[in-house]
Amino acid sequence: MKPRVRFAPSPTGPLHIGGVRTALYNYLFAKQNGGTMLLRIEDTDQTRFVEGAEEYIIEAFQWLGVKFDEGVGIGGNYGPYKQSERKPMYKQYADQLIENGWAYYAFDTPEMLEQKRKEYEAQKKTFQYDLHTRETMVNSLTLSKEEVAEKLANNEPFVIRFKHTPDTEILVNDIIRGEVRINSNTLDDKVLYKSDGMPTYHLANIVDDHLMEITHVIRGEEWLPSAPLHVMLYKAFGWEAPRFAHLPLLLKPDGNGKLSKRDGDRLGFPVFPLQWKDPKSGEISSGYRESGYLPEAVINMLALLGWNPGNDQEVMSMDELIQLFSLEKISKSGAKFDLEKAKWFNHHYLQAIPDENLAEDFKTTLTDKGIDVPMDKIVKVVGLIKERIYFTKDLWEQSHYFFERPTSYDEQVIKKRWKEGTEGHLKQIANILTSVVPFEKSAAHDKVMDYIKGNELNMGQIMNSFRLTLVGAAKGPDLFEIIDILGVDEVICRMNAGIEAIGKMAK
RNA sequence: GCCGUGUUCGUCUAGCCGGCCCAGGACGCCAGGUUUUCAUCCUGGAAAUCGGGGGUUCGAAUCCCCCACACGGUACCA
Repeated sequence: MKPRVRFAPSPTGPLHIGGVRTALYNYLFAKQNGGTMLLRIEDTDQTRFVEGAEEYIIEAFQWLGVKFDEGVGIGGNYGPYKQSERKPMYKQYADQLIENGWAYYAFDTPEMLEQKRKEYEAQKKTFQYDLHTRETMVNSLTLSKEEVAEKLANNEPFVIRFKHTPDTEILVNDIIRGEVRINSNTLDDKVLYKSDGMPTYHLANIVDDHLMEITHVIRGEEWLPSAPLHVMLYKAFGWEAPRFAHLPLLLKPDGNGKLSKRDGDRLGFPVFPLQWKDPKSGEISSGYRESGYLPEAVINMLALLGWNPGNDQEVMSMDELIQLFSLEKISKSGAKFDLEKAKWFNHHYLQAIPDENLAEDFKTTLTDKGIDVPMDKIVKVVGLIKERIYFTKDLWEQSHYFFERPTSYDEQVIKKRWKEGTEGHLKQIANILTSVVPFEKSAAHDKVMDYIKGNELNMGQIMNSFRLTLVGAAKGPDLFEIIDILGVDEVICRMNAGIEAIGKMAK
């Protein structure tokens, strides 16, 4: 049987990178097995709905190359895929549970529950609505049939709670964690159906997974504690439960605990795939895309946070990941996010992008700075600089001297390299360069080398001084490559300007 | 508090149906090499008494027990 999996986020804000990984694992698993991956929006909590979150989620996966086969924004035979649009169908399932004795009405108001919790807290205990306390509460278990009917007829607010059977061992068979057992006595009677007529996550999730014929539930570890309830719900409905796989959490880079939006702000790295502007506060959270990350790098980095193919291979394309992925090899413990490794992946994948494409991108940056240069020059520069950048946004910093003259000269380098006779030698070198007609970089290189050797000069000293006049610092690729791109006229011009400016500084 | 899950280099991890592991790889770090410089790149190195303590065994990171710590859950949130 082909697996059917789902990613089911709540539209309560931008999609967290941990959620992206969950979706990725679902996707890899589905694709590997020729299965179906669907996107379901779980918007049962109307109070937490955030404008634009749904669109954000869809756009994020588009950018990352995680493709859904079915669901919100795509369609399919199991729709609607948004729980708010499925609202009318949940009540009958809750009713069914009541009829079969698996659930009951509860009329306790939020205020009454709050009061109970306080009472318990005062005795240093924690109140739990469960099989020990439900007999003391206002519900269809303690009220007479008539009373319940009357309350319902009067439209008194109610919730429907699951009724755990006493002293039952519930077994959750998890692909990653093995068998997890829990006694029903410790579980609370979770609300399945809220007083606003919406199901809670637990009910909606199970009903939808069943109706949508989900075969594997791959989700974050934070759901493990409610897995026993879910297992019981399947049992109560008489449905076959899907297989579960609870993923380890993504942890913050320093200290312990779940990776949160705040950690990103604090440590200066994105926690979200795309930039997000909060519609209410206007607060902006950075995204991987806007920070210059390539989707391939984000995918590769994320895939390895909690999973590995079992050998030493670390660089993998989406297709390779699909080939190699397995739920069984997912680790059990949480993984700390590592910014350095993310950068390294980005550098790696950047090298595979054709110069022309990077140049296209870079051209807009240059245009923004009021620099207008021919495309072929940009392509050449990019080709020369590419290997030393980690993000496309580094291009400018690493290559600005190709497009603008130095405005300052590194004083450390002057101190170390600029000597008594430097000026004269540079003038000689300028003459040599002009004598190479037409200009040819290897010929120019040979001639300059001859000059340096013929006069028994210190190569590092002369060449770095030379570089200083062109670049303003002791950095950058091969000097003759730079000269080739700048053109001899520009080079001579910069040399003269440099000699004059540095000559003054050296005194 | 209660329930659950987890614990191998700084980080991600391999190994976990016992011996090939005085623990392997990657990122980062350090050193050397390449280069006229910086970066890249290449080579090498340091880095985990396998959370702690008990067992079992000829032999344990690997099996068993106890403890500690961390994390997650404990909402009419997902």
